[in-house]
Amino acid sequence: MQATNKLLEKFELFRGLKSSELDYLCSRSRVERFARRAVVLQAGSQENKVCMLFEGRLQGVDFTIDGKEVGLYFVEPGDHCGELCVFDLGAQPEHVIAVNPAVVILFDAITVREIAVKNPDIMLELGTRLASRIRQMTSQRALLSIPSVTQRVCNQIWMLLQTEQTHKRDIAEINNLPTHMEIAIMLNLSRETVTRVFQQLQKRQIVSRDGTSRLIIHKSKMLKNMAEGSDKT
Amino acid sequence: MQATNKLLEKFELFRGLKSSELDYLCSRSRVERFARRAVVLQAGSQENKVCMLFEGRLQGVDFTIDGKEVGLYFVEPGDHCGELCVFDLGAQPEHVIAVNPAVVILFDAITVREIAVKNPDIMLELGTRLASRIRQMTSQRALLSIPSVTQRVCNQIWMLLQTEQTHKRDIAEINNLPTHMEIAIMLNLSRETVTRVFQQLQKRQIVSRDGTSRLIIHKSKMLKNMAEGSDKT
DNA sequence: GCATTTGGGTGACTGAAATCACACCTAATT
DNA sequence: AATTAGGTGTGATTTCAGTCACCCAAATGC
Repeated sequence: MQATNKLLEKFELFRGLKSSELDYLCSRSRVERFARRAVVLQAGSQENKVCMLFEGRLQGVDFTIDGKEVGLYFVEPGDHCGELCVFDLGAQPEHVIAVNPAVVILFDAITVREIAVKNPDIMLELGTRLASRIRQMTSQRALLSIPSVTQRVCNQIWMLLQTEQTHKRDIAEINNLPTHMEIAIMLNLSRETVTRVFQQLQKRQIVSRDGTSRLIIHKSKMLKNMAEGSDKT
Repeated sequence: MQATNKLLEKFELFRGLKSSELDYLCSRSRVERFARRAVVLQAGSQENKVCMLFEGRLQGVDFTIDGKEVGLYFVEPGDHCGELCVFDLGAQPEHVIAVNPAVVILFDAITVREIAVKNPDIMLELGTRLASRIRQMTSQRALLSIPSVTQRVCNQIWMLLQTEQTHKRDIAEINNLPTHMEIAIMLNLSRETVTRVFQQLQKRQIVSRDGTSRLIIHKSKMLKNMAEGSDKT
């Protein structure tokens, strides 16, 4: 199925395009549905697809040389991924999988590139996206060097909290809490260790769970303290 | 001191600029010298400087919340760093320090941006640089998840070998071998652990040192095997 | 409705890497 | 020539997160 102008207009990135350009993009687009755990972009693939997420949630993952999974980043609706190849036409470095059932629009990198060279704004926007990926990876990398696992997990929760868009009322909460296993692979920990840290936090009433995928942070100050290691206990 | 057109022409990035544009860049440039360990770019700084390396060697480093140093990437002559802010005008995420005495040319991000919006090629080139940083960070991230420290170190050596430009004759060698400490902070290991792995490799005659900063790889096949863990011993 | 899978919780055990505490070497520096 | 500092080499000790082995609950599939 192809995308429609209406659909593309929902994306920040395409604001300010002429409708003829939107038409062109549509004609070269493909809308696809992916089930949970399905592979959206394959690492090492030369297909050079850019992927705009309309609905659901994606995650970038990689695998070590010995087959261990590595969690890299999440993609939320309205955002996109796979833009690397718009610039360098190289292979996709990491896998992108759907962590929730997803609807995406796929383009060839070449197509996006054509549009981008004609519209410096789009080029700038794509570059900005890469820049923010680098920022995010840099801070995630810093997390990995924290020696205390408790601090590591608390910082990860803190980061997830920052990227949380829905700040309803003034309760701090994370709506799509990754599973313990998913957190573990982001932080180079074992699932059990993550569980134990969460147990600790719940026992001390710093956080609590609401259903399967929501985490409520009751004492965000305290959480921050633990994240920074300024907590004595 | 300001840069000259002649100097700027040495950089791939500025190929194809009109000489009037080069003049403009020169007028807004500053050439600076940095001693070993000096800070070239400060993390969190809003100065928004782009840094072209002419001579020497730089390293991007970050610090964890508890003050531990984290090694991110190296910058070799002809390359540049700090381009993030050309796109998003945000703060510099990581420190850049000189690991060897360095001569660099500094520009304001705004200046580079002006030139880039007029020259899609430069924009594309800058984006490509970001893309390759992401690729490099992704594979470095994968290293960190390897459970065996021997494999981790071997893979790091392997990566350093790949980025080695001077392939004189057919001897595999690394010319600017980072110190054990520097390797340790790149891989989340202690200095002693890195030393012990190197001892192992030297005892098995897989590598040997030549002076302080050169490493010769005698059995690159074997090294690759160990990196992949297909080595039985 | 039942069966299966997935995610979370917990204790016992263990091993591998961090830490500590040195000793040593070499290249600058005085 | 003597001194210092930065980098390396190596043992002894300790600690703490991984692994294994379970169990349980909730969600998902049939």
